[in-house]
Amino acid sequence: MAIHKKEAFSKKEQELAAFAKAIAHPARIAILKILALRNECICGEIVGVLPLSQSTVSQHLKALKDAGLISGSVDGPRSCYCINWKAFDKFNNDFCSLFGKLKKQNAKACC
Amino acid sequence: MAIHKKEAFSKKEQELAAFAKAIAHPARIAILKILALRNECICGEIVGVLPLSQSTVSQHLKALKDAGLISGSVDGPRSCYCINWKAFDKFNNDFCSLFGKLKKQNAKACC
DNA sequence: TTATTTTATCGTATAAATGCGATAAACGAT
DNA sequence: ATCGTTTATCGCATTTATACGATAAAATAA
Repeated sequence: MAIHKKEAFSKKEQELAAFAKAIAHPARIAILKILALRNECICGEIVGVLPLSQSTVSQHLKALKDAGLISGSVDGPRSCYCINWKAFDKFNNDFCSLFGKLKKQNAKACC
Repeated sequence: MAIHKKEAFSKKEQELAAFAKAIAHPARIAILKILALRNECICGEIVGVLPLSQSTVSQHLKALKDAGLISGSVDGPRSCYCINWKAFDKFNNDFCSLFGKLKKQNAKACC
């Protein structure tokens, strides 16, 4: 019991779900917003802004990086992060190709 | 410890995260796809298509309904579900207003 | 070399999600 | 009224996520 059956679904569905999961937390959205505004950012600045500990912020950054939404490079004792806009474009395309087109076909709702 | 600090973030961030969380599972994306294609659907049809038990599908439907992505109405012994397109529009607007506009300002990435 | 600074990782505790069987609830059919 | 069908909910087990302190790792500064 309690086996996760993600692999039983299509790759597109898994990819969309993975992206959504990456942004499915206010802290990670806040981090992305900071990165988008500043175009680049070191971990310490994010820690200073968010109401979370350094280790927790680092975990969220790792989650975003693992999902491919951001990229990071080491800069001396610091780590510089910035948004991977390609991932956002891909998500937008996939999301709209799934639901945007379908919406036009079926305008009315039954309930 | 291990207190979830969602309330420490802005309402917009929480709403975006909540929507993302609702679609952060392949099964729920598959359900939404079915609903979008058929424009309406009863629970049993979804159970017949997905590789999940009836109770699990019902839970996913409840999650989507609680998040406001779908609406349901009782139809005799059945339950009819369909997509709430307004929620999708809102998500698209919020998502693009957060990241779409910012992208144009900062085209280049540092790392 | 020895601190200091900055970030990542480990360990741990708690909360939430996932999945299913069993059962209840609601309605139609007989 | 009874039975069958359909869906929702409960209970439980397992997995995953969240959060933090403590510590390790890496580079700079002294």
